[in-house]
Formats: sequence, C-alpha cells, structure tokens
Amino acid sequence: MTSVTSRGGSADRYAHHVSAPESRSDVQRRLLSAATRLFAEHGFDRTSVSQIVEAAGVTKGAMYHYFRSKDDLLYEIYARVLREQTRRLEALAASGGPVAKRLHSIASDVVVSTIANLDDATIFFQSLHQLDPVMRKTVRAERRRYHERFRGLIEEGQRTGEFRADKPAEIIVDFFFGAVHHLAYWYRPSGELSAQQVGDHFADLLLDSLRPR
Amino acid sequence: MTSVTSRGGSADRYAHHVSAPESRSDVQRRLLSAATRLFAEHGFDRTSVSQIVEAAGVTKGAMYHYFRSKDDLLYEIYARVLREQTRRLEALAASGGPVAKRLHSIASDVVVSTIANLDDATIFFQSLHQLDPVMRKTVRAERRRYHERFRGLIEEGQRTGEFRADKPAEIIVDFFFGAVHHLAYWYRPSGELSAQQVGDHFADLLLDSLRPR
Amino acid sequence: MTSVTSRGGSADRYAHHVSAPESRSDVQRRLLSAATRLFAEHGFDRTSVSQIVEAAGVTKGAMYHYFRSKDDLLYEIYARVLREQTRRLEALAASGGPVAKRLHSIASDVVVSTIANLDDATIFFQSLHQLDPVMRKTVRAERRRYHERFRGLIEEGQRTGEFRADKPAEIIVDFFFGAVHHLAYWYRPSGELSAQQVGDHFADLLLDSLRPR
Amino acid sequence: MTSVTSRGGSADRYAHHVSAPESRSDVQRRLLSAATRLFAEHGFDRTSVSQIVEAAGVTKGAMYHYFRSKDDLLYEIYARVLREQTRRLEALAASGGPVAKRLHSIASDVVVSTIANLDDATIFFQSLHQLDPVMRKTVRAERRRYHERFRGLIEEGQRTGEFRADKPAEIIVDFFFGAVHHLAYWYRPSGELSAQQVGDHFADLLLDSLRPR
DNA sequence: GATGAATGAGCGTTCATTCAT
DNA sequence: GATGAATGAACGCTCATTCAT
Repeated sequence: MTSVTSRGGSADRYAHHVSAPESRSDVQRRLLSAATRLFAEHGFDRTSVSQIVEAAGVTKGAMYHYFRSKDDLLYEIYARVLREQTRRLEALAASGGPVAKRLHSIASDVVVSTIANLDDATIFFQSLHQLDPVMRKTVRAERRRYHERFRGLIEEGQRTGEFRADKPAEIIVDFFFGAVHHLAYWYRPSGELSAQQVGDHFADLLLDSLRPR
Repeated sequence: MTSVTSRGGSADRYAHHVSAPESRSDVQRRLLSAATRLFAEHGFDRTSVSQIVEAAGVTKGAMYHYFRSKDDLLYEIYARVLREQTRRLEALAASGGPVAKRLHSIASDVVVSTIANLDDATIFFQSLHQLDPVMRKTVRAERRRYHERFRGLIEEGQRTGEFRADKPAEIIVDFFFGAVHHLAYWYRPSGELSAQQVGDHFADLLLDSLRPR
Repeated sequence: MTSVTSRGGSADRYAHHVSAPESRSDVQRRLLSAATRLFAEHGFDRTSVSQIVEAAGVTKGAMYHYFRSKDDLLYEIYARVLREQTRRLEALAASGGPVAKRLHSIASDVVVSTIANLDDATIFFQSLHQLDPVMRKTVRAERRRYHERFRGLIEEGQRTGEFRADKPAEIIVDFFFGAVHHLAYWYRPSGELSAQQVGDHFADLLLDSLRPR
Repeated sequence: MTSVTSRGGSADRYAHHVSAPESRSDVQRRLLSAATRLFAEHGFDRTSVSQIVEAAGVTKGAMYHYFRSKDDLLYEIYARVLREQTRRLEALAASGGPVAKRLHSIASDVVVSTIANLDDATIFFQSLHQLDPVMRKTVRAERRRYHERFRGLIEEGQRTGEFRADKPAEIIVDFFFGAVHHLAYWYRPSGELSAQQVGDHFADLLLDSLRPR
C-alpha cells in the first residue's frame, strides 16, 4: 500500500508491492489478520514470525515476499487503522446540523468503531513503542490531526456559546479520547452493555461536561 | 501510576530478599529505578537484562542475587505501585465533607499522583500482558477494589441526589479512569499545564458530567 | 551399545524433521556423529552445544533447525541405538540349533557389537539420568524386552536340562549383562584381545556357569 | 584428610584441613552425606553447590571453608569409597583356607558391600569423567590394584589346578566386576533378593565358571 | 570460623532475516 | 512466486567461586 494516511507522506517508504488496499492478495490478508489477532493477544514482541505464518497458513518465504519485515506487518496494521479512522471522521464531520448533535454522533461512533476493532485498538497503544520512529511520528501526526478535527468541533460550540468556554478544548479532547482508548482494557462483548450503549453513554458524558456552567 | 491499590500481602511473595521497601539495598534500589525507567521508555520485552544492569551499574550476577528473574523486577515495580496506591487511597478516604468535594479531591489527586509517577503508569498498562497470571490477577483485583471504592462515592452522591442517577456509576468510573490512565500517552511535564491544573480540570469535568440533568 | 532393542515407534516422536535414518541430511549426520563422540568423551552435561556445532562444522542455528534441543540430540542417539539393537536381535533370534549354541552366538555377538559401538555404550548408561522421563521409560522397556528374550533362552535350556536350574535365570542375565555393559569402562581396541576374542571368552564364561552341577 | 587411599600419593593435594577421616566435623560429614545422595540421584553436574549446602543445612561459606571446591567434595567421596574397599579386601585376603573358599567370600562380600553403598557405586562410575585427570588416575590405579589382588587369587587357583587355566585371569576379573559394578543399575532393596543372596549367587557363578573343564 | 553479597564466564535457546533453488 | 535451510547476534539465566566483614 502507498498512502498510509490521507496525507500520505513519510510512511510511504515502509510499504511495497501493494499500491492500494483493495489489491491485497489473499496471502496478505491472511497474514494481516493473523498478525492482528496475535499481536493483540500476546503483544508484538511476544509474537514470532513463525507463529504468524503458521496461523496464516503460509510459509515464511511467502511472508517475506509480501512484507519487508515483521515491523512492516505492524506498519500495515497501523496504516489500515489510521485510514479507517480518517475515513469515518471525514464522513461524519461532513454532515450538517447543530454542532452538539454532530459531536455526539462522532463521539458515539468512535466508541462503536473502536469496540468493533478492539484488536486494532489494543495494538495501537500497546505497540507504539515497537514502531520505528519515523512511522511513530506519522501515527502521532495522524492522531493529532484527528484530535484537532475533533477539537475544532468543540471550539465551534464554544464560540457559539453552546459549549462551556472555561475549559481548554484540548483538555476535553484528551479527557474523552483517554476514555475511548482505554476501552480495550475493560470492554468485553459478553458484558452487559452493547457497543452502541457505551457509545451513547460516553457521548452523553462528553456533551454533559461541555454544557455551559 | 494510579487507580490501583493494594492491601499488600499477595504480591509480597514475588519478592524474596525483601519484604519491606525500607530494607532494600542500594543495589536493589538502583536496579528497580533503572528498570522502571527503561521499561517505561522501551517496553519490558525490548529492555534486556544487560541494559538494566548496565544502567544500574551492577553486574548480572548481582541482579540475580536480588531478583529471581527479569519478571521479578517487573513484579516488584507493580508491588511498589500497588503499595503506594493503597497508602494514598487510605489517606484520602479518611477525610470528611460533602461527597462532591471528596470525589473532586480524590479525582484530582489521582491525576496528580499519576503524573508524578508517569513511568509507573506507562509500565502499568503496557506490561500487564507480560506479568505472570498470578500477579496479573492480583493487580486486576486491586484495581477493581480501587474502582469499587471510587464507584461507591458516585453511588453515594446518586442516592443523595447530588449526582445524576440516569447513568450507571460503573460507566462513569470507566470513563474517568480511562482518561486518567491515558495521561502517560500525552502528558509532558514541559507542557503548558501543571499536574495540578490537569487534575483540577479532570475533576471538574467528572463532577460536571455528574450534575443532575 | 547393546542389550537394548527397539520396535521403533515410541521414540520417533522425539525426532521432528526425520522419521527414518536414511533421510538424514549431511548436517544431521555430522551433528549426531560429533555429539556421540563428545557425549561419550566428556559426558552430556560437560558437552556444550557450542562444542558440538563447532565439531560438526555447522552453526548453532542449523543445529536448532534440525533438532529441538540438546536433549533431542541425545534422544536421537538413543533411538539409533535402539533401532540397531532391534535389528540384530531379530536377525539372531531367527537362527536354529541347540539352545546352548544359540545362546553362545547371541552372547558373543552382543559383546562384539557393543565393542563396535563403544561410544554408544558409554552414553547409554552414563546419560540415562539426563534423558527425559518419557524417553527413559521407553529405553528401559526396550532393555527389559531384550533381557526377557535372552532370559527365555536360558529358561529353555533349564527346562531341557542342558542348563543348571538351581539359579534363577534372571540373576544370570543380570550377571552377564552387567559384564557386557561395563565393557566401555575397560575395553580398548588397542589392547591384547580382539572384540571377537572377548566375545568368545564372555560367552564361554556364561555357558560354563550354566552347566548343570 | 590426607591419605585418600592406602598408598596415599598423588591425590593428597586435593584434600586439606582434615588429616584423618575420624576427625571430620559434623559439617563435613553432613556435606559429604548430602553430596553423596544428591550426586547419586541427579549426577554431579546436575547438582549445584546451593542444593548441597541447603540439603546439608550449612552455608556456602562453610562449605568452602571445609572443601576447596565442588570437585573436592567428589574427591572425598571417591577417597572414602576407595579407602573402604581396600580395607575390606585386605581384611578378607588375609584370611586362610583354600583359595576357592577365600575367593567366594571376597566375591560375595564385594557384592554385599556394593549394595550397602549403592549411592557410592552409582557415583563411582557415573562421575569418573567429572573427576580431574590426576584424581581419575589415582582412582583407576587403586581400582587396578584391587583387580590385581583379586586376579592374584584366581591365578593362585589356576596354578594349583583348582581353577581352569584356559582363560586369562584378567578377563574373568573384568567379567565379574562388570557384573558387580552394574548392580547400581538394577538392584533395588525392595526386590526379591537380599544383598547376601545376590552376593552368593554372583560368587557361585564366578566359581562355577572357574571350574576346570 | 563463618557469612552472604557479588562476580563473570558460559550456558541452552530464540528468532528475524537471507538466499540458493 | 515461493520454499525452507541456514545464519548469527542476542537473549534470560546459572553457578562455582571469591572476599570483605
């Protein structure tokens, strides 16, 4: 794949062979899928290439044909996650309506989609250290961009008076996404609450904490 | 790191030479300190025993004289964190006053103390997978206990009508502690906000989201 | 080494790449040969993997490609010995003639073949303790089977009156095989007696001690 | 202790502190006893100094006060065994009577005393490789001396015509002691035969194989 | 006499990666 | 495209021994 994020850029050199996600071969898909599951379950460093190729039902040689390295597998997983996040945000941000309503939708959606891809979320934070610095920078930049977009909505509401203005929008974003990113540590599909219910609760709490004093 | 408490005890058996922190030798202290820093910086698996002993200025043999294994070092770090959390929780739980005020103090304190020990906080969640199952269970039990204590305060306010009752206290706890636990991912002492300011903001957001509708 | 036979089978699961000796690669052969010599000369525990791979002229990685562990090398050596014993026993058991003659041939042969594989014989008893319990059980069972077959011949002679009957056949077997198994401790090819001469002497002594009183 | 064997000699330099066996301190005795048991059970290399001192209930420092090294413990065990063997042989060889009777007594006694000290016997052959070459030479020399004495009796009987003369006495000695030395591999006190019974059987078999043709 | 902290060389093993086929 | 044998550096850990107290 080429453009890891919507802006592409520095991460490009990590990918090869594949120019777009949709052109992935079955072998690649199976490797990414196996790697995602194993990385989430045991961690990147505790997962060996042998385990991945065995789980994917391919040979080592095949893996190294499609991916430059074990790190490259991780890059691809991050790239996929970032791509998907960006896609969702842009789709939702483009919708109209009052800012409170838009923010609620987005907040709820980010919870639901995080839960729908808990393995990705687990890997995302647990493996940041294992990422090569260049890629890590890309990831952080992309995340920052996401936060900024989100923060923009809060600032919009603050300007219109719909939201309180006595708190920096930034701290509210960090507060909310901290909660979201930690879902992987406690949310279990078998629990009492559905993803949608958690999303609604989280969005409610966010919006309620934004009400003017 | 925060939000985890300990009644001591069950984790003690992971330490062999040492049963109380004050009896630690200089070598042990230096090893724990070096390990904490390195684990937080590079992750448990990416930190080699050689790196630790070199950073601590001791030999491998000395390390293995005081610690059973690399894992044991991690156990000790967790045990220290749990011990400290117990201490703080017990101190704050003893205070009186209206529940909103107590909750605000505790919420703010948990942020401040998390920031004061960011390395511990980083390790706490990033290395849970690497912990042996027995110790992991202990850690989770302590964390649950801490959450329950915190939830108890919310439920108290819900009963008295000070807090909204249309949200489960549990989800509010998860929301708040998610935010707290993610401080290590973004908070930098060199940033604009002091630990106390972040603590106050977070506590405000928590309390505001609890106001009755 | 001698006095141990095998019906193949149960020991096979210790080998992974190889199920039949003829399919062994050159690397495997060289490793087994070097290991046999070194184990016999210095003992299993005093022989390091580094020494083995150096003597075999391969790298450590290559060794671990073909053998699961240092133990696995030992398993293979035992398995090879057991296989060879099976072969010899079956060949000799098929011959006819008077029991005294058959017993003499077998006794003599067991000495000759033990001497022909003194390294194997040395390892066989010296390293039994180092063998994993499952394999050890297999080895003991094979040895018992061999002894039983041998004892059967003595009992046959006792029934026909060719051999004395005032001694348990079992103690005679233990007496004889003790002597055989200790050949590795004293026999040197450079000595005065050929393997065949020792075999004949031992067989004579066995048969003479079996003459009716 | 000083004189490892009846002739003293080259092994002397391995011993220190103790000038005669009877002057051994309790600590020394406990260490030798624990080491003998552990070496027999797990082998010399698989037994650590820590295990020995723990089993003996003394500290490492104490052990190194009384013994130069772990090897020294092994030397002492060998020395004790050799001393005892020599003592018994000389006592029995000095007795009068026909050579066949004397040989039978000695043969029987060597079996009984081997069984009475099976741990020593186990160590004797299993740990020969671990012994430093100088000590190993001493052990072999002493054993040769023992065999020569034993062989002398056979040769005496051959000269008088009481024993067959068509077999070298040497091969008969090797045959017999092979059987004796292997007792540790199969004899169990819980088995059917008492030590004395095995001793008599073995002595009978030896004498019977010596009868003139 | 006796302690136990400290040493440091060496151990068996793993594993991401390469490359001839 | 795909294989799997082979590499070699690094890993966590053990342990006989020393020595200041």
